[in-house]
Amino acid sequence: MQERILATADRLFNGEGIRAVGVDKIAAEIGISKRTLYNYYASKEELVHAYLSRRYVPVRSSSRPPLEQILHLFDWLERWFASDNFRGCPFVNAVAELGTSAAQIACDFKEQRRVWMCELLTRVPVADPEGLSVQLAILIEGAIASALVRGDPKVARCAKAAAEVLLTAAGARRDPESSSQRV
Amino acid sequence: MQERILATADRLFNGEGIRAVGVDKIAAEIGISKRTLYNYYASKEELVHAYLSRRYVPVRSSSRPPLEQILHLFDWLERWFASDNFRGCPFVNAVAELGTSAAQIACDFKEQRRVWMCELLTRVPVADPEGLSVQLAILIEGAIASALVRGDPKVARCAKAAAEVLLTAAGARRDPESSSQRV
DNA sequence: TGTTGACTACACCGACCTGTGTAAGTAAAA
DNA sequence: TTTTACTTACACAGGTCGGTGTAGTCAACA
Repeated sequence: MQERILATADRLFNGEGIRAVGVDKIAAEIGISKRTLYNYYASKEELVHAYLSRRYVPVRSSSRPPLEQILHLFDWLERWFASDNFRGCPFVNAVAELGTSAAQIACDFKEQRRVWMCELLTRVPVADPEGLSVQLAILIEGAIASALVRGDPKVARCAKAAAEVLLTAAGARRDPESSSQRV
Repeated sequence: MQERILATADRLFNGEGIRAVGVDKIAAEIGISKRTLYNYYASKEELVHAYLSRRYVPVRSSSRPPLEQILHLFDWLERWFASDNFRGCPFVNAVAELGTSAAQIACDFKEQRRVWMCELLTRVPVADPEGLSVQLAILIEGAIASALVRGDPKVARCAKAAAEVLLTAAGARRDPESSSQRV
């Protein structure tokens, strides 16, 4: 039941905005009384926090080459942009709607993804993995925002092309076939 | 008076969010009655539209070299990020708060800035000015979002460095001193 | 049978929202 | 002086919001 509430809140918050969705609407959508909802979440603020924490999913590392993993992220972005429930980055939207109170969890999430990329970059290897990871993170963030204001998922491809240029300039060699570096 | 209302609305909308600021607060901030405010703007929606239109300022083209103009934009971004009234891109925030109804004017604004860069790029010149202008726009957008979630204005410098790499890779030559190409 | 826990319906609170209606005040123009 | 335009204070309508209180229903379990 708690999961049903959170799943519905996730869908509505992400689809229409946090401030635009009231607790009555969430409860009505599931078909439960508002009283039941408040038995599982003491306040809307708590529900919002659970919603953002749920979106905070750790990035998975596969066994594929680091470069491929990073570039594959942009393909995943394009599919996300093309999906009908894409409405921009939930964390950035939360900061825009709720102010700096939501900035902490948003920052944590972004930083975690950047560190994931940075670790991959050290295994490529490239010059200055730290700086490059920040640049790639900026590209990802910009692709999300641009895909939102335009309706065009293809900006992910432009961002991917830019990422390839940055990686090449940093000395990354595609598919060196010497992937004997066990991970 | 109309300007005073709009200026105050601009400050509050940008500083606290559109949905978070009521017309009462705007009127009280100026010291006028709510009735007076409604004499100049028939509805809050009209005031919001005026607020976004006001933010829609055409980019200025100077007589300086095209490359310098583009790179200078990132310096301007860093100063903006460091200012105390920075709260992300007002257009992206409006889309996040009001949904796709605000997407049109946001898209117009972003596209206008991209076209401005694209025209500058054709005068550099570079290969594929269209594609590169989209990539630079993504960098700008990403820098804004990243500076918002982190509190760090220095991401503008990382974005600028990335832009320099992209420009160099596209064949742009810094300060060719052969700026005889009159515009 | 009785008890317990979860759920429901529903009214209600206080606060805030956008927007209007009204009567009175004020100052400049006619 | 009279008219006209603008402003004020203030109440209020109609709605939504987050959140609570209460009484009752239902099923599982002892």
